[in-house]
Amino acid sequence: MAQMTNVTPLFKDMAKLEHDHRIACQECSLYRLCLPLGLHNKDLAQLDKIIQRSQSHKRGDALFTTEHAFKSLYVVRSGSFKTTISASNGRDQVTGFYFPGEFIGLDALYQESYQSNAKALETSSVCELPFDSLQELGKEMPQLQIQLLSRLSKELSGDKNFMLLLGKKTADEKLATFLLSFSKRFSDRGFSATEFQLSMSRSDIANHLGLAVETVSRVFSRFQEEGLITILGKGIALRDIEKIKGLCG
Amino acid sequence: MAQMTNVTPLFKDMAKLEHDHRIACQECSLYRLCLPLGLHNKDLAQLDKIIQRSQSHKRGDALFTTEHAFKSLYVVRSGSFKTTISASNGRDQVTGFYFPGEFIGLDALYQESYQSNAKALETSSVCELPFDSLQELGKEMPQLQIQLLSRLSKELSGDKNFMLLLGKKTADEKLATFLLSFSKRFSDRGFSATEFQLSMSRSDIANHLGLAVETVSRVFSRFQEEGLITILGKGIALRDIEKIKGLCG
DNA sequence: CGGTTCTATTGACATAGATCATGGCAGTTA
DNA sequence: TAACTGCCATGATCTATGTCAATAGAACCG
Repeated sequence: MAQMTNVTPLFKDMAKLEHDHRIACQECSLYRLCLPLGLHNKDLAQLDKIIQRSQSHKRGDALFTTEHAFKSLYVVRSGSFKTTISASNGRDQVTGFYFPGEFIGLDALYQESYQSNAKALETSSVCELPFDSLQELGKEMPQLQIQLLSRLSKELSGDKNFMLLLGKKTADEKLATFLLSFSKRFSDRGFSATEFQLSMSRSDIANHLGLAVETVSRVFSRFQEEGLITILGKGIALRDIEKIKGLCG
Repeated sequence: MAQMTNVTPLFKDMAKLEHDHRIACQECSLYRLCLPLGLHNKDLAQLDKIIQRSQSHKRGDALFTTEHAFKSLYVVRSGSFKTTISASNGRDQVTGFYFPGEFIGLDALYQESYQSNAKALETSSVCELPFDSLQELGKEMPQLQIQLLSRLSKELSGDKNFMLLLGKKTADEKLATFLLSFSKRFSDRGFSATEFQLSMSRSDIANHLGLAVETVSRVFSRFQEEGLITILGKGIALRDIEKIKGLCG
């Protein structure tokens, strides 16, 4: 539990990357999870050339907003981001959380304009893929296009499942599903599936799941009383994954 | 109002297509809205060759389910479809309604397996795009890949907006948004933006919007009392679009 | 055509979760 | 180290919408 209260960045390997902006796709520890998967070495080298590796973004920094001109897609390299869209009356919806290896901005392709706002949840960095270059490259590299399609399709599929959560699940089910989704994503990245730090506030979680902050607090507290989880601020330990799975609906 | 009670298919032009399965993309009245947009004639002819134009599907027929092996993407030619996903406990979520020119099955690409079930809401027909052929063709036709990406991105963007609806909107706002979305889609297809037939049941609408059937009935009735709409069974006439827009939140 | 079944409407009532209100705690600034 | 600020937890209350029930139309079928 000690490491849960520790403030080092969530993804320690990634933290190293933050300090070496030059690291190429070939040597990147995210390779397995990332866009280049399946590309030949020659193609990979070409892709590598167009990628711009950013300085790190601080907590709260906008990666882009709907006001910015569309220029690039982004892949998270370290840290985490949230995306939001706004209704006319000022209400916001958190439409997603993004971890290393995941794409941000795919919903912008259609109109070549950002449809959402992306904000860093902690000190984070990204690989920037200028869309023009990407499109040029895609013309000569069908495999790259296929990868892109696949990424889009994956996000689409995830969003459809999220509709089920928003439309049909109870508060308990929403939070159980949320916790397991994070557990899966952490473990896919080589981190503990049972102990992790949530980089977002309770209010971001609540907003994303279509709940009030108070409800999130209460359900977390109850889950803890029932021995399902242990909470320590932003740290979460899953104590009974099977029971949590049973709660997902 | 008379035509609203009339039972002829929703998209009359499309109804013609149903009876001529051979009509090529070039002559199709959906061209403007459909995948081939922007392709050169030569490319279009090639695409045309791989498209399989189906016999019509009856109301309730499954186009595919998660049980079927993934083989093709589909574009609606006439009529309409709904897609659903199921939670483990039997609850369903209607994840979308699909009209002529719209793609079904894009969320299957990622795992090359259908992630949802697609069902005809009325007598309908589709163009079937065998995925293998499409992928082959895509290798030589970057413009086709770009179109596909664009379609996926559009659906993704729509789904993000739908999250806002499910997560943040009241019953009134949900239904107002729903009505306007349909109005837009009908008018994009050359039909009245203010009078149309809903091909789906109240229960499908309710399910899609995360509401109970009874709530849908009540809100529709109230909207009618308030002079916003006129209802006649499945027929809807929008009487005050501006006011409805104001209700969308 | 009459009966059966499915779908929609409407009313009465119940409740999950929102809202309001308070207090504590952790992180930040001076 | 105090004072300030934002975040989180918890209790009390309220309400939008769900659930249950009864009825009425539509659509369907032999």
